[in-house]
Amino acid sequence: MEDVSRRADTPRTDDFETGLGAGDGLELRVWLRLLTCSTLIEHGVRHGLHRSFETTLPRFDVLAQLQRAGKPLSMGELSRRLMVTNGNITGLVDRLKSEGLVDRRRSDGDRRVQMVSLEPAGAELFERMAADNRRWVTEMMAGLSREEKEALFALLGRLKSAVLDAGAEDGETG
Amino acid sequence: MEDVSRRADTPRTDDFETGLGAGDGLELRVWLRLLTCSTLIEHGVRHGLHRSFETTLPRFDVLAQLQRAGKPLSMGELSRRLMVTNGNITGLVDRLKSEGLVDRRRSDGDRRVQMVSLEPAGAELFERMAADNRRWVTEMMAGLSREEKEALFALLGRLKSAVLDAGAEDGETG
DNA sequence: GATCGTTGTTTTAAGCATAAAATAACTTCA
DNA sequence: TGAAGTTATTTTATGCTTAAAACAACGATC
Repeated sequence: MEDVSRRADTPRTDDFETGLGAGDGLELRVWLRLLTCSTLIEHGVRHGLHRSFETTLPRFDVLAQLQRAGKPLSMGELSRRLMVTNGNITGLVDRLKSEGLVDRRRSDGDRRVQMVSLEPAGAELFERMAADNRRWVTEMMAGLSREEKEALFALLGRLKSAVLDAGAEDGETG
Repeated sequence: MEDVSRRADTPRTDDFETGLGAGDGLELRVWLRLLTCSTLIEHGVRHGLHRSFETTLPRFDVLAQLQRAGKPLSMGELSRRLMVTNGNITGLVDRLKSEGLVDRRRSDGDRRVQMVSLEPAGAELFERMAADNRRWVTEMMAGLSREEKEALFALLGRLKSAVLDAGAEDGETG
């Protein structure tokens, strides 16, 4: 087991800003570059989780939400926080439960609701994964200065607000 | 058929920066915010493609790459540009071909290679989708000034370089 | 206290995505 | 020229994801 520097069928993450060129709208170029960055980092994290923990990003995300909340969360709450559909959470929690990382039980007050909680094994595993995750992400951004990261953080905050505002209009105006 | 303002099981895209708080590393906060923005915009685009064209983002991406290239691309080239695994492309192109949007034929020079080309129907459909896509993205970023978008574009370029550089080291140093 | 609309979750069917192994064609070089 | 290694693609097994429909429990109102 040496020199496994390139895995069998890993997608090569080269420099392709998929889709459009310089003549196109600024918004589109921002979006494509954003997507590229997001995909690149996601690949790094997913690869690390797979290699070091034999697990996946969605599973990690569920544990992260539970850890962060510090209390049990309902299926619907997980769905909202992870921004995925309800049906998705069902299978994800099924698998995590079968691995003994979370528990799921029906709420006392509302019998429709399923409350999901972190098991000790899940909390322990999450801590180890989170430490590595932080390291990977930090390394990937090592080429940026603190000022750049702060500026990026701020601008992404603005973008997030903008997108949320734009989406909110859909629901309101008839 | 009226007042279908909220679909059955669409994930609500609220304001959750999934996972960590103010005390955490700046890199992690940048990454989570980046992921949130990316997911929000992706939801908007996917929803539009589904509603207006009964199609999906990966299909759109393949057509976009072919259109942008202006020439047939091999399966492997598509895989690299879309940053997905080879096996993924196989099924995607299968479906697009069965819909008459692309063609696939074995290369003359190298009989291993499959060249994928845009069919007229694919090109026509892509133009219509691209126009709407641009509109959606522009609307989602309407809350940002031109300066903000330019600054964001530049910083994302820096981030992209940083991540690519960090990844390149893995393969080199033994 | 039955009915109507709503909310929380699961199910279903299809498609997307990965990693790893398999297949097939190419290249090299002895 | 033929064995060994490389490259392009597909296959396989598994898991993630969506949209839509189904189901089940709640809440209000009459």
